[in-house]
Amino acid sequence: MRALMPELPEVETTRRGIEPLVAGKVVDRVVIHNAGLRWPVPDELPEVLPGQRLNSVSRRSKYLLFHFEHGTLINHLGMTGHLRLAYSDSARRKHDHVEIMFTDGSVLRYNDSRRFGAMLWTIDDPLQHQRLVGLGPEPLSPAFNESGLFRLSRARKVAVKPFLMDARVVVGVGNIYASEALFRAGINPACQAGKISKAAYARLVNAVRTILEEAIAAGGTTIRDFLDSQGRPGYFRQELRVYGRAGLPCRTCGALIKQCRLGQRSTYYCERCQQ
DNA sequence: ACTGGCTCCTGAGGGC
DNA sequence: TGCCCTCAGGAGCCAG
Repeated sequence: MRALMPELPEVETTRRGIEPLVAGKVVDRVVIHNAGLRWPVPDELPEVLPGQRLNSVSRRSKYLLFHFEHGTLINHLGMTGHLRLAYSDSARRKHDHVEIMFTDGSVLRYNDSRRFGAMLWTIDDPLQHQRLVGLGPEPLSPAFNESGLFRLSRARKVAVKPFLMDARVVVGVGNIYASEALFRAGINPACQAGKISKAAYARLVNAVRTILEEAIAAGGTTIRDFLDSQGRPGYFRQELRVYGRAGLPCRTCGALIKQCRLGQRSTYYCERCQQ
């Protein structure tokens, strides 16, 4: 298992780490070094942000919402994005694409080697933004439940794993946790979504919740790392049971973990535990 | 309405 | 040591 990409727990860990460090600060200057993220970084940022107070940081799906006095900066970390708070006289690192300098001499730097991430700006309700408005329920909210999954999945022929990763069904379940949750729920990832029972969906909901909550709890232990040290959020050390373990024995039954592709994504499962 | 496939990008890792 | 190839992936987008 290599470095983990930001899934929902990492984004929430980032939010919890960053918010207390930046809330209340006032922007002095914004520098865009490379606007070439998933979509161009809005070039009005250096004009509109200075002078504005950052009130809070919230999260919807894997988007971080930086609530300023007169607008919201919407940030997606993509595959390799991360945020670091540093002192503005410290050296910029390779792939530091956007810098938000505050009046107290600190700077929030957005680093993203693959540039799959995004920085968007809106002066309207961010939850109504084009990127957010169609999203499904938060996995840790009561709106994510077996009844909803069951209803949405009827007549769907798509495999349950890509179904679970569809942000219109539920947000924040990425490739790693999709495999892990299906393993814990004892559901074969290739099974058609429409053929899965309500009872099995109930197990899946519990598995998704448990895994995300454990990862958030584990990730939250090294929040101090946010201030100019490792430059990495506290990536959780939760034990992965199937992801990346092709050919290794299942931790439950000893059968060899299988790997396949579903929806162009690597998928790991135990044939014996997930029928 | 669904479904599968393509795309963006860089870095890691394997083979030779 | 170094080069080249393949793979990895979030999620928007599009064609069938």
